[in-house]
Amino acid sequence: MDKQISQAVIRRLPRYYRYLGELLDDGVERISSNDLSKRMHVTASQIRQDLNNFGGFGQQGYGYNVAYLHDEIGNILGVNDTHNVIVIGAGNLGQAIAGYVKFERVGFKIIGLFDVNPELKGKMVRDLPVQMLDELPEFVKNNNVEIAALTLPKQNAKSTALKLVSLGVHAIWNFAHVDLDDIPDVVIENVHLSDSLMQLSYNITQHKK
Amino acid sequence: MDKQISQAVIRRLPRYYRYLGELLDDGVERISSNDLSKRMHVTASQIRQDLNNFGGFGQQGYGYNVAYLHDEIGNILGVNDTHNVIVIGAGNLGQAIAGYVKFERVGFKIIGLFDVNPELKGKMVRDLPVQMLDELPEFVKNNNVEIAALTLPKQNAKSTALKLVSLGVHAIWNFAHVDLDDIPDVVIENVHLSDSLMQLSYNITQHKK
DNA sequence: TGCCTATTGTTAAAATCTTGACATAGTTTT
DNA sequence: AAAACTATGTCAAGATTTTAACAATAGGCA
Repeated sequence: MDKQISQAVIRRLPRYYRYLGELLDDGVERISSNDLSKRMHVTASQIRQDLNNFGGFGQQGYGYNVAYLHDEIGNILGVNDTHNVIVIGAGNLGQAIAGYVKFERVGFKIIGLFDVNPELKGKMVRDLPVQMLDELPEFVKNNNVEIAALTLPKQNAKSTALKLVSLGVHAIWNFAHVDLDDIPDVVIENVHLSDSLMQLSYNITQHKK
Repeated sequence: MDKQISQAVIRRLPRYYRYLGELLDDGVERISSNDLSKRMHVTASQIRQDLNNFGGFGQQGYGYNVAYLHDEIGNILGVNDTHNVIVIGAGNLGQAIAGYVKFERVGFKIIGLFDVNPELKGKMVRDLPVQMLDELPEFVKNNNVEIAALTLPKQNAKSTALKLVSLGVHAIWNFAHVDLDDIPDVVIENVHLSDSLMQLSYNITQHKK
C-alpha cells in the first residue's frame, strides 16, 4: 500500500512544476536541489525530501534532469492526461474561469457551461453556448465529464454538488463561499476568494504595526 | 512585543468568521467550542487554542457569545475597517474580481479599474470606467488606495507590482501565475488558480486508486 | 445562597513537518 | 583509469502544529 502523502507536500508540487516549466522554457537541462532552492526560496533539503516521497528522480553528483522531472511531476499531478471540465454558473466568475482554464491550462478542457437564468440560454461565451441546468443530466451522460467548477451563489452550491455527484461527476472545483462537507465519494477543491482577501487584510494590519 | 501568530492559524480565521456569521444570521446567541467543532469538522481543542492566541473571548461554563466573537475576529482580520481596492487588468478575471468583491465583501471597496489596452479605455464595467495604466500615478496620489488586485498576464506582473509599491500601494492580491518575491515592504496574497486545479487533479488521481 | 454542571484557558503529550548532516554513488577532470 | 568533486537519498534531530487532558471558573438550578 502506498504511503499517504501529506497535503503540505501536495500543495508545493504545483509550484515545483511551474518552476521546472520555466527552466524548461529557458532551455536549462539540469538543476541541483541547491540551485532550485535559491530560485524558489525554500530549503534544498525540503526539495529533496518532497521529491523522494515519489521516488528517486535525481542522480548523485549530477542533480535533476529538468525535462524528466517536469514530466514526472506532471504525471504525479495528473496534468499530462486530459480532464473534461464543465462550469456551473455563467456569471462573470464562471465566464472568467472558463476562459482562464481554456487559455492557461493544458490538460484541462472546458466542454460545457451551464446556468439557471433563461435569459442566458444559448448565449455564446467564446465558443460555448450557455446551456440550461435541466440539460445537465443528458450532457453528463453523453460526455465524459470529470470536473465541475461551481461558480454560483452559495445557496445553490450544495444541492448542485449533490446532483452532480448523483450524475457521476466526482470532482468539484468549488468557488462558492460555503463548505461542501458531508458529500461522500467526491473530491473537492475549494477556492475561497473571500478567505484569501481576509488573510491579506490581516497581514496588512500586522505589517502596519 | 506580540507573539507571532502562525499562518496556519491565520488561514483558519476566515473560516471561523464565516461560520460565526452564519450562526449570527440564524439568530444563535451562544456557542461552545464543542458545538462549533461538530459543525466545522475540526477539533474543539483547536478552536480554543486558535482563539486563545488572541485573548480569552469565551466564558467558562457558558461558551462564546456569537456576536461578540464574530466582531472580535472581524477586528483581528481587519475587515471591520474599509479598504480601498483597485484592479489592474480589466479582462474577464479582473471584471469578475471587481464584481465579486463589490457584491460579496463588505469592508472592501473597488474604486478603480485599470488596463493597458486602449480599446477598453472608458468602457464602463458596472459603475467604473476602465482607466489607462498611465493614469495610475495620479489616481493613487488622489485616492487612498490600500490594495491592488493584479489580474494581468504574468509577464507584466512583477514590473506592475514594483510600480505600485513605488507609488505607495503596499498590499497586492496577486492572481498572476508567478511569484512576486524579492519585492521589499509589501504584503502579498497569492491566488494561484492553476495550483488549485492541479491539486484537485492530484486528488482525483489518488481517489481513483 | 450554595451545589452541581458545563466549558473555558492552559499545560503537556503526541503527531507531523522541516531542517541539518553525511555516507554513498555518480560525474567530471586530469 | 584514478582522483577529486558534486549532489543525491536518507536518517536523525529540531521545530512546529495538533490533540488530549484537566484544573479552574462561571453559569444554571434547587
